[in-house]
Amino acid sequence: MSAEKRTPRQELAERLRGAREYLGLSQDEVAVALQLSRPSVTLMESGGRKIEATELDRLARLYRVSVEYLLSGREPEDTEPKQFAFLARAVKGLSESDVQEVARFAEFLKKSPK
Amino acid sequence: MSAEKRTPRQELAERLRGAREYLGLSQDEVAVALQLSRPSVTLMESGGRKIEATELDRLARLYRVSVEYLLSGREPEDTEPKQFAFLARAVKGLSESDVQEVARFAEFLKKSPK
DNA sequence: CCGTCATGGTAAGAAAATCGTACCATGACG
DNA sequence: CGTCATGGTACGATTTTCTTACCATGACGG
Repeated sequence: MSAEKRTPRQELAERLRGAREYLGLSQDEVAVALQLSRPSVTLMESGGRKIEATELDRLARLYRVSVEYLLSGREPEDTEPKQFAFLARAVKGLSESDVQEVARFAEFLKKSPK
Repeated sequence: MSAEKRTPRQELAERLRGAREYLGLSQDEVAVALQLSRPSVTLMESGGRKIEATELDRLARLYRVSVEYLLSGREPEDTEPKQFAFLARAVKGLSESDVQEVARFAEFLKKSPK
């Protein structure tokens, strides 16, 4: 069957390559942006070279993805509802019971006919 | 004045030390957990050694913080209040205007006397 | 005070990883 | 075909990390 067990480093490498190709960047452009040699970028995307924490951070910014995504493959549930950030600010500082009340209000809206 | 300009690596190192000490773990325990030598942990927490991406991931799990926090010092607005996940589910599927209404309701609660 | 243990800092040679500079393969395009 | 862009790879030089020590400090009990 399929399902080779790739190491975390290999999975990270694949996501790095995918993110770069999605943006249409060349390995050379990434190398210049991060001040690396191009072969280093090649190796990063094939799992043949370690990736330092600060490099990972800069790559995530360059590719406009989260570090969490590059490491785990999952976005941290943040990009989906964009306006949710606004709601998060709105409930910031509220007590736990108040947040629950806000949630109940949301449920109420969901159940009520439009 | 104060405000020494620390490098990103140094800031990461300080947060790693802080997170470990907050949990009351010894450098040796961390070294065993990540299968590293103890001097390596010492160097990681003093900025004297690079930290690989996968190591950063494992450290974040061990310390129960997000990778984003270790890198930037800020939580990605997601892990902080745990009940946000519940609120996110509650507003999922609501129309944009309804989410705004929920947010206004939250603001109302914030402004109203307890 | 003394001994001991836990913890963390550091040094030096050995080992490993990365870098720089090549050279090569492929594909698009004229 | 010639050329250009892109990406893969090899290998010696360089840099970094690891291993194994040894040392300093502080807590604690005798």
